[in-house]
Parts: sequence; C-alpha cells; structure tokens
Amino acid sequence: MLSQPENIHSVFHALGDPTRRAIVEQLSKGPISVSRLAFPLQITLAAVVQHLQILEKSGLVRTEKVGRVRTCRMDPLGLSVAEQWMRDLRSAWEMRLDEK
Amino acid sequence: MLSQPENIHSVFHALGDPTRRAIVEQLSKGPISVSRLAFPLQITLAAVVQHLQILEKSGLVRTEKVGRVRTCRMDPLGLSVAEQWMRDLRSAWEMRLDEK
DNA sequence: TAAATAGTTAAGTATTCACTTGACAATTAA
DNA sequence: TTAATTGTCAAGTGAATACTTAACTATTTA
Repeated sequence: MLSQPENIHSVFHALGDPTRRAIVEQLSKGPISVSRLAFPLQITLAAVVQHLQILEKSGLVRTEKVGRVRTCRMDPLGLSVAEQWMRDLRSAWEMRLDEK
Repeated sequence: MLSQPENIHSVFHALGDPTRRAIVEQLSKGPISVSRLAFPLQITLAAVVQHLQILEKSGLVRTEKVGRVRTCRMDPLGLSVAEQWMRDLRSAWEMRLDEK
C-alpha cells in the first residue's frame, strides 16, 4: 500500500499540469486510445505517453494494451485521494469557524 | 455557472506544490502570521512570501497586514473551485458507467 | 510480404519554478 | 533614539519538467 503523503503528492502534482487535467477530463467521458487522446492536444504522441505515465502512477488513470492499441481510462482511485484531502482540509477549517 | 479555466489552473497549480499544501493545511487550523508560518517549513521568509502570493492569487488564502504583521488565513473560495472541478469530473465518469 | 499504424524509449533542449541572497522599508520595543 | 522585529523586493541559481526529435518495436492491413 502506498504511503499517504506521497500518494497525495503524486495526485496533486499530476493535476497541476493543464495538459494532464485535459487528459483526465477527456477520460471522464469514456475510454480512448493514446493516439486519439493525443489528437486534440497539440503535442506529440511521445509527450502524451509521458503524461500518461505520470497519471498512471498517481492512480488517476489506468491503461491496458491490446494488440498495438493502448486503451486509457479514468481510475477513480487517484481522484478519491484528492477528494479526501480536500474534505479533511475543509472540515478542519469549518471546525475552526465554530470556535469563534 | 460555468467554470473558469484560468482560475482552475491557478488553484491546481498552487496545490501541486507540497510546501503550499503544507501552508494551506496549517491555515485550516487557524490564522497565523508569515513568520510563524515560515518557522516549521525549512525555507526562508522570502520563499514563504512567494508561496503566499501564489496562494492568494488562486483564492486559497487571504492575507491582511496590520502594523508590521501580516496575518494569513484560509480562503475557501479557491478550495471550492477545486472541489467543483472534481465533482464535475466524477459525475461525468459515473454517468458514463451507467451506460454500460 | 510490404506498408501502414500505434506506441515506446532515450537523449537533448528550453523553460518554468522553488529557493536563496542581500539590500531595504516599516513598525514596535527598549 | 536606537535596536530589534516583521516583512518586502529584485536578481540570480540550480533543479525539475514539459516537450521535441529520432530511432525503434510490435501489430495490423493491403
């Protein structure tokens, strides 16, 4: 199991890049191949592959290769990590407001 | 209301850095001055000030200077932007699962 | 079998970015 | 008034990072 803070970092680091957010947004609409993913983004296939590696390590994306086609899909695991961090943050803040 | 990509970027870019996340976590526990904020982080005051500028522009932090002391506090506005983006993402993904 | 498609990998480049230093201003305390 | 505190700003540095090119493998199509 991944240690929490490292995983949190990998998720927020991954989401810090606009191209990677665009990839995740695309994947939320459904699975898609690497080259179809690359098409609207104005970068090379190689660059997309690099982004996908970062997204996969963070748990935001899963991929699977069948034949010569790698299909990418969203993985909600990474998203949950970010959601949890934000929930914790907000609840600490709201708790604190009650003190006033 | 539709989301504003620029603001989304500034928020996720801000949260992509571990020091800035540590700052926001500290602020969720309550307001604090710049130098007290800097103390546990092993960086110079100048570096903290730079992080605070980024956090302020993203709407994650508000600051107010009284005398020579600048007090920093969490601003839930930036957090809401990130939360909304994630909600949209998750709901698009969950919608899609229903199609299967 | 030959050609096209889909992706991978390594190496190099250019830019962004976090951080430091050092000089400075403003406020408060002695 | 002098000294200490608190923060600010500009410029420079080194490391991280997003991207490209180019050479390559594997798979599918003609």
